Amino acid sequence: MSVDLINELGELAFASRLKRLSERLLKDVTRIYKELEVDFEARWFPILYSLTLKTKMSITELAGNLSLTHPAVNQLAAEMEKAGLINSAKDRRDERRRLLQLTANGKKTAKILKPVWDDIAISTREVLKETGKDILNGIEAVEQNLDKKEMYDRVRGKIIRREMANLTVERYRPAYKKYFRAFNYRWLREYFKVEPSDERLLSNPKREILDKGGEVFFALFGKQVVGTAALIKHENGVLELAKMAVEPEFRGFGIGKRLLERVMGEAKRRKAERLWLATSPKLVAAVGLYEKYGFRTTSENPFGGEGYERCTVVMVCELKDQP
Amino acid sequence: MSVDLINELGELAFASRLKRLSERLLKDVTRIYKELEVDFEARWFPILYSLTLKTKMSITELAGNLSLTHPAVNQLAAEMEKAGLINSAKDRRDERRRLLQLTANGKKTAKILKPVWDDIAISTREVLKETGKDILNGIEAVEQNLDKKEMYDRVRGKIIRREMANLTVERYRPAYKKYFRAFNYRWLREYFKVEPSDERLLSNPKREILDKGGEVFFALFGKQVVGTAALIKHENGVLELAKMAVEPEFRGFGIGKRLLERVMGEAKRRKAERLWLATSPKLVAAVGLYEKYGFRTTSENPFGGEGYERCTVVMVCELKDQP
DNA sequence: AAATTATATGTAACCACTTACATAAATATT
DNA sequence: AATATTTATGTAAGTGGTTACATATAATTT
Repeated sequence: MSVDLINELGELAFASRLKRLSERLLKDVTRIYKELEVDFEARWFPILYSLTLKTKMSITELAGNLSLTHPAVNQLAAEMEKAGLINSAKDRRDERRRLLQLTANGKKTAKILKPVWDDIAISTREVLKETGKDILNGIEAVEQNLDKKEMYDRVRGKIIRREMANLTVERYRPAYKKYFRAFNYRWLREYFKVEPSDERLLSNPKREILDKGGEVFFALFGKQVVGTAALIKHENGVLELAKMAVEPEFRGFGIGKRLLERVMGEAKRRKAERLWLATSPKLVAAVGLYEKYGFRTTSENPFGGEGYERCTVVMVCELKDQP
Repeated sequence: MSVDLINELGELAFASRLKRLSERLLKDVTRIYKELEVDFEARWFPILYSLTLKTKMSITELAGNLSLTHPAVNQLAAEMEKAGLINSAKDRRDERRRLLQLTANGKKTAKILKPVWDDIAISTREVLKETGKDILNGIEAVEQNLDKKEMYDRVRGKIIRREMANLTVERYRPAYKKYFRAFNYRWLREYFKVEPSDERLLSNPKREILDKGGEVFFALFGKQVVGTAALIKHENGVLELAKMAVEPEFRGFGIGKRLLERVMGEAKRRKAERLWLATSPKLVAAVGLYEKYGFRTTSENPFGGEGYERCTVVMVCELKDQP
């Protein structure tokens, strides 16, 4: 009757399966301590063992080493102190820290349990060895892979990529004004600093961009605004791509590309011959994108005196060469 | 600073490690659902998924399939009912059972989440594949090995074997009387039935065995009595090994052997030429042990009429041939 | 030196289960 | 048919952690 869905689900229930196995093993260790009639709880082991290796340790130090939260260590320490296994005293060199150490009784308990711990380790090794697979290193490798990229980011990436079809690029609306400023502020502060010209433009897009014949676009993922880019029309008629920003957690999904395409499309619609931009060589990914879309570095500078400190590179795209 | 003791401890902290990894993965899945802004908790998944596969399921059926306790399923079901994902009704064919099934909303939610579950499964598969190890089958193999012999029994076996040096065999004391009766009753009932002669002997070892020149021995593991065996002296002077019993959880560690050696030693000390016993061919392990110690099946029967129904085999050991 | 920020600890409340117990219905035994 | 046992469910309380918040001390910045 019992189907064991957890087994059947394979990768989808991998976490549940690990949990189940872990609980099964921990329950057995608890049983062993109980049978031995030692006043010792299985969950005290990591702290007791740590304190046999290093005689004095603080709460957070233990928490860090054992992958527990500090309240957990604090509570365990209270139990162990009550059981007479450890005691504690303030660190004289740092009055915040409370140093835990084994009592004579704690050391005795550790000595008594040492052979049992050996038996547990040996038995576990046997069970793992019988499988013929290198499970311990496998688990370690899984952890390392997750260190590189967490499951959350992996799944989220898949979801976003799948739903990129729902990404729309819309024209300026007063409700989006705050995002234009916030998104650009974010990356400006991340890489450079916000200059006075930035402040003027970002705070008054209507007056400074739209009223002068430019446009501001916004990338929307569902209802969420995730990126922005502006087409600025200068007094000499020059069209500039500027203020392109994508929220960090949405970078890497081609949203910048979509914004760039939209700005270029708008410039083409206006029968512009060229689209200009000023950028920094520090922004390697952006420069790469611009080049892919036909922008070339030039020594010309059509922006006159109104440049930015960070913008040491000017690029131009010959729109009439494009389809 | 952080050493990660859990990693360093290898097999000894294997369970903790599994738990940590499981929690890491489950936490990420929770984050994903939260980000999706679906009214859905990660821990509801197994029930929701089960009910997409089989439309009506009872509480215990789910608990069995999901390796959860029935109160857990009951509580989860209550939450899910509140969230409008499932509803329930009594099974008309068995009024005890409450059958759960998805509501329209529950089905909708399952449909919405299906692609996300696929993403989770695919991402997990990728993480596992990147390790180059066959982890999923490895975990399955570990579970199967534990099915064969639990960690508890493995470790306990090691502890007992290591501490067999502390096994002592003592002579009869009134305080041990109850064990003589209890241990023998246990195996007699396990394999046969308690006969009137058993009852007489087991309830009055002093009068029936010791006062007639026999002896009763007890195996002690620390302070715990774990086995017993008697040397009975019959009216015709015949010495019989009888009423040997080892508590089930201490079988397989050589305690029977130690009791047998002690009884044979006592017989030799008394300069007996032969030691007799009556047994059943059903007790294969015991007969094997007797043979190993020099007992041979014989057609003689020195016990006269006072036999037992179960004892169809008589064995004898020529003590004078032994060292 | 004063103010701010970071770190270490403690405590309360919560969480997702579990165990232990109670009850009712079904099934097996006498 | 009456009684005992098993099974299904529900509920209370316990467990072993967590998160969230409060406080004290140390380190850094102004």
